[in-house]
Parts: sequence; structure tokens; C-alpha cells
Amino acid sequence: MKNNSFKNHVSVDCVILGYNEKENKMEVLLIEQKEPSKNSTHLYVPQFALPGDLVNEEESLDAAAVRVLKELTHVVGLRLRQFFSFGDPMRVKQEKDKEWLKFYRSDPDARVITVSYYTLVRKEFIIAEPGSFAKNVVWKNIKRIPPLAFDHNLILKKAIEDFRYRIYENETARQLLPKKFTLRQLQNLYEVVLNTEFDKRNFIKRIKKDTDLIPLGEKQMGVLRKPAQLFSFKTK
Amino acid sequence: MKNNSFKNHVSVDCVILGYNEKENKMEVLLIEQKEPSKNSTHLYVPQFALPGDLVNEEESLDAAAVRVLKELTHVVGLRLRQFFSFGDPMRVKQEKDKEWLKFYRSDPDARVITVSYYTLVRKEFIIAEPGSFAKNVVWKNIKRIPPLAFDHNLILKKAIEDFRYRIYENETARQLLPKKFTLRQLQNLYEVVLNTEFDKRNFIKRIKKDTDLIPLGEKQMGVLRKPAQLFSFKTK
DNA sequence: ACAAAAGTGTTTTAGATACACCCATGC
DNA sequence: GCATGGGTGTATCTAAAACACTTTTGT
Repeated sequence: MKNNSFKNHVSVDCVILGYNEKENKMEVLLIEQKEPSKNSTHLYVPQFALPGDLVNEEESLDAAAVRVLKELTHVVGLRLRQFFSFGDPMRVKQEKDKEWLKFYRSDPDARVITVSYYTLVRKEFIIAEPGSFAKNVVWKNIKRIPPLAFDHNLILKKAIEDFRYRIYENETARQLLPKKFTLRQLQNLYEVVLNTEFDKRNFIKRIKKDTDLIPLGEKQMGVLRKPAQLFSFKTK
Repeated sequence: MKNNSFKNHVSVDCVILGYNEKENKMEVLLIEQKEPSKNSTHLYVPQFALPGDLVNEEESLDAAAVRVLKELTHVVGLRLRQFFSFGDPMRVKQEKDKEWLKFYRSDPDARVITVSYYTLVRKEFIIAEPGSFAKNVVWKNIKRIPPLAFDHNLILKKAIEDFRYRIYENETARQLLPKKFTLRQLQNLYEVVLNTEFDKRNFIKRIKKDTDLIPLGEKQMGVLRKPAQLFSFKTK
């Protein structure tokens, strides 16, 4: 009865999607893996990866995600949302990942089941600095993702599929815009996330129905054209 | 670096939601736990639980869900969909579950992270027989769920929240209706799942837009009133 | 005066909803 | 012939989409 009490490594991976307003694009926060060993017998090619690591004993999954993100990137204060778990035994068996696993894991051949989290943030608010086994942290345009460690390309793809639905949740825009913003900024956000374009009159008509926009009676400053009105979201 | 290589028990839990057409309700398949030991020193109250158990070594999560469901209920051939993972360390620490864990787990105090699956089925197609540590298998109306083992009430609640979205996926109705069905049967299904009522003319107008319904030119037999036309879904 | 984006309404179209009567069958 | 659910169409309302010109500012 107690025969099949196997245990598995369980990890969390974090997909941090950053809205880059200036350049009108979505980016994802990746780490560059630290080379495990200078004197490795194998050729080691540092890889990009989602920030992720093993869950500790007596630590909830949500807490693990927050901790791991902090350890690898020093990013704190984000509300991460769990979206899917990946447990294919082959996900940690590829040649490209062997060397890294050998150095960082006491049982490098063991299967790792990973629980994935994502969130949307305003990129400019994030100050990321590498930590732990991250040599570097980088932002990559989600339209040009390099090959990643393990099955992280798959995880990222699924995260992106999911996150488009979230833009319609009122919270999302609130998180991705500054306190005061113009209607054009709001529209740009939706256009970037949904990868489309809207007629501005129709867009505002629609958005006003399910969002409480407060006109501030202020105007943009220092802009090279007719300054736009500033709005804020109604504080709940 | 290799300091935090903890391993965890990982389990899968299966939420099998059955459409009971005759009685117009949704039910969920539960097991009744087998009493661990006749001579237990503690009072043991058998609990209802979702079918679930630990994942084996080198077994994918999807495969584990299929296997576990079969072992506990002998139900096979379902396409299970992963929907969420639960890893709160306290989820296996409640008094009510202690006795059971002590008997069935080599490390009864260890945290168990569980990956949850669900599917929608036509209840009458399911022949469930208890196996392994299931003393019994029962269907319960999802509107009257008893207290369950571990955090299974929470898991079930989240599954039900999720599954309502799936009814609009064409596949779902296909799975829950017989090959030949009347428009009223189709409408009943939607009404039960969404817990609402529709005007039949409006419902059919809408459903015909995104579903290929084929009128079979046959009629119901042996019915106590005007027999209805039979339809089928277009085979893809 | 020019360039650049802000600001602003109306018309058209499509989809959703509301609604009521006759029909075919078994008993 | 009656009870039961099957079958059917139109009118109204609401939401979405298409569409163009004037205004305000900085240079």
C-alpha cells in the first residue's frame, strides 16, 4: 500500500511579462544561467531561462514563486498568478540542460514537476538584478524569443495565450498604466496586448462602459503637440 | 548550491463531472475511502474524496491522472484536462485526514502537492467500480456536496467554476449528448450546465450559428407526445 | 502657417431578446 | 377531444462598427 510513495522535485517558474510603453511592445523577463563550472568537461552554452527554482519544504507554491523570483532577479512585490503545471518526465532530460542540472541538483536525473506563474507589469517599474544562479537578467520582446532552457519556450507560449484574456479584467490596465494617463495611452495598451488596432471613438465608448475613468481636468505637459487630457481610474 | 533539493509527494486529483440527463442535474464522481485499519486507535470516519493518488516515477501528470482514475474507479477512456495545482502545506495536515495518511503513506506528515484534472461526461456512460483504497464510488449532485477529504471541496469548487466556460466549446456538447438527439436535449444540457433557462427559438438560432447540426429526418420513437426531430453533430 | 495628435457624433449593421400561436402525437 | 411538448417568425432593442472633420498646441 505504501509502495508507490515516490517523491519528486517540484519547482515554480515565473513568466514576468512587461509592458514597454515607450517602445510599444510586450517583453518577458529572462535570466541568463550562470556557467556551472569553469572546468567543465562538457561544452557549456549558457542558456536563457524563465526565473524558476525548486519549492522548499513547508512552503506554499505561491510563496515559492515569490521567493524564487526574488532570489534570481531581486524583483519583489508582484502578484503572481498560477496558470499551469508541467510534468513531462522528458522536460529535464534534454542534452542542453544536463550540465546545468549536474551542477545545481543533487539528483540531476530526477524528474522535475513545475508549477508556472505569470503576471503583467509595467516594465519601467521593474528593477531586476541577477542573483543566485542567474548570471544576468534580460528583457526579450515576446515576438522574438530565443531558445530557452528546459521546456520554457512551451511554458512561455502557454502563458502568453492565457494572458490576453486578462487585459479585459479591470485590474490589468490599472497595473500597467501610470496613475495619470491619457486615453491614447489606454488605447495603446490594449492594442499592444491584443496585437490589433481600434478606432479611438469606438474604443473609448466601449471602455467607458465597464471602467470608471475620472477626467482630472489636467493636461499633459511638455509635449510637442496638442496636450491630451489626463485621466485616472476610480480608486476602489 | 545543492542545499534545497527537497522532494515532495506529488499527486493528481480527478474531478469527473457527470451530466445526468434523466434527472437534469450535474453530479460528481467521488470515492468513499476504505477504512485504513480495523484496529485503529483513533476514531476513523470514512470520508468522501475525489479520486486521486500519488504520481509515479517517470510518469507524466496526464498519464498519472488516467491511471489513478482507473485504479480507484475502473473508469477508463476519458480525456482529462488539467486545470490547477494545489500546494498549501496545510492541505494534508487536518486532523480528519491523519489516520488515513498514516496508513497509506510512508511519510504521512509530508506535504503533498496535487495537480488537478477535470472532465465532463455523460453519467450513464460511466461504469464505476471501487478499486484500491476506494471502498465505494458514488455520484453526488454538485449542488449538495458533503465535506470531503483534504482540500477537495476547494478543488471541486474551482473545477466547477472553470467548467462552465467549456460548454461553449463545441466538443463539450458532443461528449454529453447521444449520437442522435433532439433540440430540446441540447437545450436542456446548456440549461443544466449554465443553471439558467432559454427561450427555445432564440437558443436554436444562436446555437445553429456556431454548431453544425444535421437534421436526420428521423423522429423520436415511443414518446408520449408529438415526437421531435432527431439531429446529430456534423462529424469532423 | 504647418505638422501632429486630440477631440468629438451620427449612421449603419448585426446580434440578442421578447413574444404567441398552431401542430402532431398518445392516451 | 385533450394534454403535452414540438415547431415556427417577427418586431424591438442594444451593442459594435464604420466613418471625417475641427481644434489645440509647439515649432
